[in-house]
Amino acid sequence: VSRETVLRHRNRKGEGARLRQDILAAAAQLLADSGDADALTIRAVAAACSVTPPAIYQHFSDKQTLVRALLQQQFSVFRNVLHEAEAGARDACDVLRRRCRAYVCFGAEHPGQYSVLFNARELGPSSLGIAEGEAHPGAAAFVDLRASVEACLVSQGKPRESAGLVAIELWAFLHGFVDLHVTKPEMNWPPTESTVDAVLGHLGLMNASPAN
Amino acid sequence: VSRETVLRHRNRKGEGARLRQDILAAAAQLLADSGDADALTIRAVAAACSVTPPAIYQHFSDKQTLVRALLQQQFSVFRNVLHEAEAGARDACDVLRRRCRAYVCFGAEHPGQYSVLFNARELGPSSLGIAEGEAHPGAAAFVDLRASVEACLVSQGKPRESAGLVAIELWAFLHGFVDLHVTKPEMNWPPTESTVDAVLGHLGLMNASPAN
DNA sequence: TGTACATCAGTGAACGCGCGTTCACTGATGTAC
DNA sequence: TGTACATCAGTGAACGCGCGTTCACTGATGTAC
Repeated sequence: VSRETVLRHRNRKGEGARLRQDILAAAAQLLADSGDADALTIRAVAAACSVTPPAIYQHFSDKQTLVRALLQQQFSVFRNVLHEAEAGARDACDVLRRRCRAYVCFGAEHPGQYSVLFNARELGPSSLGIAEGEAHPGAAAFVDLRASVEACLVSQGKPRESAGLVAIELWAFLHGFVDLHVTKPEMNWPPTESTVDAVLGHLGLMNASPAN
Repeated sequence: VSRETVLRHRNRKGEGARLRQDILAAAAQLLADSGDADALTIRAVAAACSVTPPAIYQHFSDKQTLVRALLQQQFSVFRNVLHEAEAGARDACDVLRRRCRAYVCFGAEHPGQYSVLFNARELGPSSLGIAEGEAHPGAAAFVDLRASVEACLVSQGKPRESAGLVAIELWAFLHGFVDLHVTKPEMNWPPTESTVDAVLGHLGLMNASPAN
């Protein structure tokens, strides 16, 4: 916990706001290192950026506010990762496949981040203090997925009306696959790429072109 | 928390073992009432069966031991629920469909139990002190699912070799669907029965017979 | 150019809480004589 | 049949821990005159 003895220099007078970024970065690093959303405590975050716990409260009024800010930032990271994974895709179905693979990879490689993004229970939407009509910060991620499914269906001449249901099916699979992978690493799982491809095939979301 | 003032009579001399069953029952009830695996604390369990915390330790050497016992019991309940759901099935595919519907229903109606069964993270297999070669108590549940998938495939003249992969796909969907339902209740989800049926159809696990 | 001062970026100590767990104990109850 | 005693099923108080959060403070730094 004192693994990072970054002899920290106190920020100059007008520059207190820098700590805010440091806090969010340290929180993200904490999730990455521990792989566990429960490790995300005010005290651990403070220690991770070489500051005492009360310093946090100059930038976030309470833990919930910090977690919400972190959530926003991490969802943006997550969406970017999926978007960048599209690069070089041949067609709409290839886009979708790349996104799905990237989704599973992200979850497997960043279980802490993924967990705080999608597994949040007591940190969940309602208890996160998100207002009634307000959108969940992760809603945009699902909208992206749905749009990609729809584009893939349309490109194959299939009805776009089924996109909603198929997107739910696909999301449930992706989420369950990541979650089971992380919570049950002792099982011998089939390769993720081929499993994702198999599901896309079953859902009618793979192109006929055989190129891998 | 003192909602149940069951003026408890201390067990007679040879009958101390009765408390063990009361503890497990109270723990299960606690999961049912709270719907949250985090509510499962030694102190809450003790209070729920009108006993002081140290009394727990006459029957379980520590919390991990209690959770393991509860896990065994709850997995048995879960398997029974799925088995009983088979009653009246017309064929192997109908068996599978009934099991899948029951799976999702169980998860949605008993989020606390489901969570302790399948979401356990820090309570997870490795940290639960399950020995290296030892089977996870939930492994039998997956074996059941796989067998049901295989029977369904065979009944349709499809190769049984694909059962393993298809069972993984199906499990990931079922688990993800339950987990997303529980953690994101504010989303407007499509009806569970038709969604489960749609997935079974996509995976080639539905009979052609149109009867619902 | 020099100095008094307001402000800013944090610190250090403490709070109350619930947790798992321990320890010495108590009072009822069955049993041996 | 009556009594002493060992045992059993718990109790009550306390421990150390990490948590989120609060409060009064301190020392460096930019600014006004």
